This record gives sequence, C-alpha cells and structure tokens, in this order.
Amino acid sequence: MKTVNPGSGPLIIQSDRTLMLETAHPEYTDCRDFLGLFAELVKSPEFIHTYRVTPLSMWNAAALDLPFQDILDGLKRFSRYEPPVNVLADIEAWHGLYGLLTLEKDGDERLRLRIADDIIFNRIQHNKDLAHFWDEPAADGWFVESGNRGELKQALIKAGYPVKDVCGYVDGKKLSVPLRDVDLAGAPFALRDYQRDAADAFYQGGRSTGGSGIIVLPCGSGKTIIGIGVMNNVSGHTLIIATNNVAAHQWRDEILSKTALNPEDIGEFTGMDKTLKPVTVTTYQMLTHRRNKSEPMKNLNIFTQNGWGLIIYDEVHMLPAPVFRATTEIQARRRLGLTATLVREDGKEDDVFALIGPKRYDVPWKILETRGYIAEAVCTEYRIPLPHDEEIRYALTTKRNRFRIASENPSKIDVARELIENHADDRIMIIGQYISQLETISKALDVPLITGKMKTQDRETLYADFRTGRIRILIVSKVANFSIDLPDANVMIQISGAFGSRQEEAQRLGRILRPKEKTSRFYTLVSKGTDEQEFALNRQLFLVEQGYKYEIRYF
DNA sequence: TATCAGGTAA
DNA sequence: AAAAATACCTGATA
Repeated sequence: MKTVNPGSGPLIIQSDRTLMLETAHPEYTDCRDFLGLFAELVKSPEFIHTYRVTPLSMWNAAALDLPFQDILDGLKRFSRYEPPVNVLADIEAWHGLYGLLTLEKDGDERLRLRIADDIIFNRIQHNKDLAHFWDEPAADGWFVESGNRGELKQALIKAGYPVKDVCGYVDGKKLSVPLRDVDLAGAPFALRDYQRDAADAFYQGGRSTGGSGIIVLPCGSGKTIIGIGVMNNVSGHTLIIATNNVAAHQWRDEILSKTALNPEDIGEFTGMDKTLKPVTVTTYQMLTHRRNKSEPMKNLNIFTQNGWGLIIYDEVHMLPAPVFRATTEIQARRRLGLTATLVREDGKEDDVFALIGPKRYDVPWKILETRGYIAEAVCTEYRIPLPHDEEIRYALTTKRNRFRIASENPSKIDVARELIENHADDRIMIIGQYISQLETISKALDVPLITGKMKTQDRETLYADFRTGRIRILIVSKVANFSIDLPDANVMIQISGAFGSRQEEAQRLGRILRPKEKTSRFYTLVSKGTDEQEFALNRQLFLVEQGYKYEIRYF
C-alpha cells in the first residue's frame, strides 16, 4: 500500500471518477484549462467545482490526438492525493478505446470492421443488437455492407464502442473555391491563424481520415470563415444547412464576398427559391418540412443529389432527429459541423459523434479574449427575493409552475432599473423568455420591445436606431437567440431564460463580445432560493468551464 | 404578381 | 417540462 502523502495541488480525484477543483487555489486557472481538454464541468458552486470524465469526453480528446500520457502527467501534477488507481485505469481504457475499432474500405461494395482487441471482439460478437450488421466474418472482425456505415457506427457507440472511420470520402463534383485577398467591401482578407488551423485540422489526413467532424469555437470568432476555408480545402460542391433564412443569406453573402465564386454558382433552397447550385444554402426546417404528418420528408433527398463533396452543418447542436437519420445514409460525404458549444441538453452528443464525427478543433473563449478577437466580459448573478405575495404563490403551486413564477419575479424590474442607472453611458440589451413579462418591463421602463411578432421592417428600424445610438436600451425576446443581425451592445441584462440551457447562456453572452474598448457586462437576474437559481447554475456551467466567473450579488 | 394573414409542424 | 420563434404552404387581397 502506497503512503498517502497529501500534496498541495488544487485537484481531488475521487474513486467515483468525479474531479473536485478548488477555485481559490493559485493553480486553479492552469488546472481548469487542463481539465477543459477532456472533462466536463457538472457543478460550479463558489469554492469547489466538480468535473466528470465521460467516455465521450475521452474519445473526443483521443480523436484530437491528445496523448493519454499528457492527461496522466497533468492529473498527477495537479492532484492533491495519489489519484485512485481505478480512475486512472478507467479513463486510460476509455482513451485507448478510440482507435481500437476501425472501419475501412474493402473494395467498392463493402467495408471491413477491424477490432484490435480480443476481449472487445468477443463482446461485440455476442452482442445481439449488432449481429445483423455482420455480412461475413473476417480475421479480426467482419465485413459490412457499405450502406450500413452510419447505422453501424451509431449502434456501436450506443453499445459503448467508438469507431474510427477511415473509409474515406467521395470527392463529389469538383468546384474550385479560390479565396480573395480583398473582400467585396474592399477590406483585406485572409484567414486568421486559428481559422486556418481549424480548416486544416478538419481536412488533415486527406481522403481517409480527414473530412468529417466538428469544429467548436466561440460566437463571433468567424465560423463562416472557417467554413469557407474548408470549402477552399475540399474544392467540391457544397451544401450548407443553417438554422434560419437570415443565417442562410449571410452564408451566401460571405461566400460571395470572400471567395471568387460568382452569384450564379450559389443557390438557395428555401421557400422563395428552390434551385440547386454547386454551392447551395438551405435550412434545417426546409429539409424536414412536410405539410402533414403522413407525408414523407421529400426534401431530405437533396442530400444525395448534386454530387456534394462537402456538407456543412451550421450550429450542429441544433440538428433535428430526421436530419440525423438522413445523415446516416450519406457517410461517404465529407461533413463539417460548426458550433459554439457541443453540449446539448437532450443528451444526443453521442449521435453527433457517430454521425457527423469527433471534435476536430476547438478554441477556448479566453484565448480569443486575450488575443483581442472577442471582448472582455464580466458576469454577475443577482439573487433577488420574491415579494411576499409571490413567495406564497410559489410555495403553493405545483413544481412545474414554480419556474415561471420565479422567472417573472416583479422585483427584477427594480434591479434592472438600478443597473440601467449605473450604466448611463452604455448600450444595454434586456433579454427574457416570456412575452408578458417583457411587455410589463417595456411599459415600466418605457423602453422599446422586440418580439417575434414584430414585422421585420420595424425590427430593422429599431436595430438601426440602437446602432446609431438614437436609443440605447432595447428589450428583446427569444428572437435574439436566433437572429444574427442583432446589433452589438456592451451590457446585457438577462431577466429570464429557458430552464438550464447552457447553450442559450453562451449565446447571450456572445451578443456582447464584439471587440471594444470597454469591458462588457453580463447580468443575470434570478429569484433567490427558487428552482430558477438551480437552473441558473446549470446554465452557467459551459461558460465557467471556459473561464468566466460569475460574481454573486444579493439585492 | 406581390404581399399578407392563418394554419401546421418540429 | 414549456413557451416562443421560425418557416413552410395556402388562399385571399390589392
């Protein structure tokens, strides 16, 4: 038995595979950045943050070629006590699992799954859910029909086995996508170093390994530009799927501005215009649209039309189930997923891993902040008691109604008013979840409100007034979650939000991160001692993982 | 021929 | 566990 010799590290590794990180420790920042490579933050109270290592987080680390030895060295360096042997063994096994199963091409008609481990081979051999995939046994695995490439990977990952897919890709129809030195607006254009690195990391390995996976990077760091960089690398017909029409238009405009492609090379597949061109931009809704439930989703066909050499999934975390299904069938095409946060609250991360691909590149938010590509931001959570009457309503209602009562705490208006007074020279955006609540605030503060019901023109007018400074405060509903043409502010007051959505929190902070002289401020208002406070903790996890600290204040 | 309101879906 | 926003299509209006 080894002697337990407490060191002074910030990290305590428990045998249930949770990692506890002490936030007041001088090595906190280093250790947090280290954990960010392979672990997920699950709780972030003030002094001790809890991380969890999951198989998926290890596979993503392994797919990025992070050696296990580096993880081991780091754990030993930061750990206060001798790390439990079982934990090190488990995570080493998970890490080592990625790459043990490889799927490769065997002629034109079939694929070959190789399993470089006898025990795993045995387990898979006796797994009834997988049996129907095996066409014919091979020495170290099986031959598989080409058409089952996606389904097999998906089924294997459900059974706990990630597959390294080295079958390669069809090139699709050729299309050269030269980049301009000067964009259409006349500004010099070149990919930033991390954008170039991301595009190259995706393509690295060429025909076999390169060509599918996810690039994770903060709002405002140029996802479109990376997409264009990848198009330049791939040089093939490209289908781009965005979340809405505005985003789709923006892709089109950016491509026209930054590449030598002509307007006739780029088509839109939307309600207005349904032409397939060498580069086509569409939306998830367009693909999955049908008039009634009995109809098939005809538009999913376009995946297999036009000889796509590349399919770009913008905001890949939004990917709906039917598109997952369609994606299983097009595994021979290169697939790029772009997102700011890989987390989904529906737990479908493993499907993204199996069907789009592993994480190929990510950029931590704080690195871009240090380099001046995104603004510095300070986050504050205000905990506000419910007024007496509301407290009683809260106590008496059912669990499902509580969140709404807490969210609509009328005292939040007083806090917002005070914050506005303290920020007399700033551009302030107030964002919330419920229209009725926002309408009340709009009246109380005499500030214009933008909701989804408002006509696009009126919306544009208000945006424009905000940009020029004619108005300096704007209240916005969930429209702000979707629209990318939202003007930049430097103060955001979040009055309510969608339960525990980490995605939404990150996106809303992203709204005030356009580079500027001043530090931006993000305020989130929650009702003290309610469910909302719990949800707020979950919402903040991703950003805390990225190095943001939430200061807690009481009102 | 364009635009708008209303219904449906995910 | 739930509200809001979006985008499609259709049919009416000008």
